[in-house]
Amino acid sequence: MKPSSLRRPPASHSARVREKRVRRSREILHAARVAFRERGYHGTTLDDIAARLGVQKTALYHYFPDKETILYTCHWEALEEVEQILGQALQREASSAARLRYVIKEHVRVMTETLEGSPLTFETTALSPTHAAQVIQRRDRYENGVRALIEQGIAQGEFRRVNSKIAAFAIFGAINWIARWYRPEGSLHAEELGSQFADHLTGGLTCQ
Amino acid sequence: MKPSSLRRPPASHSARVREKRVRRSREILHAARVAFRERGYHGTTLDDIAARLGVQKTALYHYFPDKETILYTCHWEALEEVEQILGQALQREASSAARLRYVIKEHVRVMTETLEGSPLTFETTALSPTHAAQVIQRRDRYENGVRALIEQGIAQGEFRRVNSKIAAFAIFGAINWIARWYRPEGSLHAEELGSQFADHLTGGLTCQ
DNA sequence: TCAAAGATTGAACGCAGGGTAAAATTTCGG
DNA sequence: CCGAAATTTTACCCTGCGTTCAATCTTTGA
Repeated sequence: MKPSSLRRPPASHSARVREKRVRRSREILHAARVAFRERGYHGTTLDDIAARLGVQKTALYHYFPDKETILYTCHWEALEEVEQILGQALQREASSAARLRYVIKEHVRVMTETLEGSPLTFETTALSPTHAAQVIQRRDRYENGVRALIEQGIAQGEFRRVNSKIAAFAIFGAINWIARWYRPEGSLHAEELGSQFADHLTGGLTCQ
Repeated sequence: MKPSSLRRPPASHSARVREKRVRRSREILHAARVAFRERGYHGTTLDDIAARLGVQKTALYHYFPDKETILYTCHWEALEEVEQILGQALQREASSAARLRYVIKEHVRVMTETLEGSPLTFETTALSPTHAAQVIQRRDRYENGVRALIEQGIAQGEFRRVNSKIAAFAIFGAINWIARWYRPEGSLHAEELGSQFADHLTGGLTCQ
């Protein structure tokens, strides 16, 4: 389940060293996420990412074989994150409406809190064919999960008889778009954002 | 009101020539929109755009001074398009709910029909400072118009007391995201898309 | 304290891709 | 059908950026 293309640590001895390496990898990925979100993949240079860590770009090659793999890993971890949400929703909530609300709220949280979700908005066209296939497959699995949730809601009479594909796209669009405008320093608070999104995207705007 | 940075036609004589030039400019902009939408601004090369027109990249320089201006013009015309929608909504519809529905439906149409709306999803960070300022100002005007619509709806008791900024972002996100997945050849029809989006983003999913 | 492993750097390479200039071709108006 | 204007092409320049590699600095563990 781990991204196979992380540069393999050459049979290191101590766990401490390995740990440090992992920490550094995370730092790189975080810097990359910030940069990619602001400038896009092609608009971001390895210097950009390295500069955020106060290091030369060549240092990055100790952790990732190339730029594209950094992008891929960002994608992969984001998918890991949101997939968990879906599982939790099914476990913790009973009604379809409550489950969908949970997914939206948590997805928004992942989006705003650590930026972990923003890779979902990166263009998959920049990935290598192999990586793209993996990412798209996994992303589809998540999307299908949410669609299934909507369809259950319809079957049980909780939701109107909508096209679940379109409904899911509307929800993901609203959430993913957050990466384009949300800034932690801004006036909008993540808390409010999550719950209002959940309300709006399930219950709508109009008064009942 | 026209983008001032189109390469100025050298005092041409016939109107016919001028017309042809405009037509060609439009073709270039269309090819650029398609390419930008697929690969992003930085991921698109001038060769890409030119190839779609069966021409060498240098031919483009007869119509636009540089790549960035092509992007800017895409943005500018998209804004022109959606601003009209807002005006029409105020004119044709009476209630806030109906107006908002109209805006969403038409915005979706512009998004799917000619791709005219997709530039709104291009990263403004790639624009030059001057161009970025213009685009952002105009985009804000549109967004504020929609926010005002929502606030009116709240004031008149049609909408719930939401944060209009967040609500507007949710709506724009859902719509703008269309550029990421919609393909004219696909199974989803634009008609259905527009009306379901309008329903979903105003009335929600849950049964009343 | 020291040797080995790990992390980072600096210099350099190669090439993709934006941009320029002048020549070649096509279109237009009379 | 001709000359001028408009358009496109051919050839080229050059910077930016991904990547490689050997050298250097740092950390680790005994």
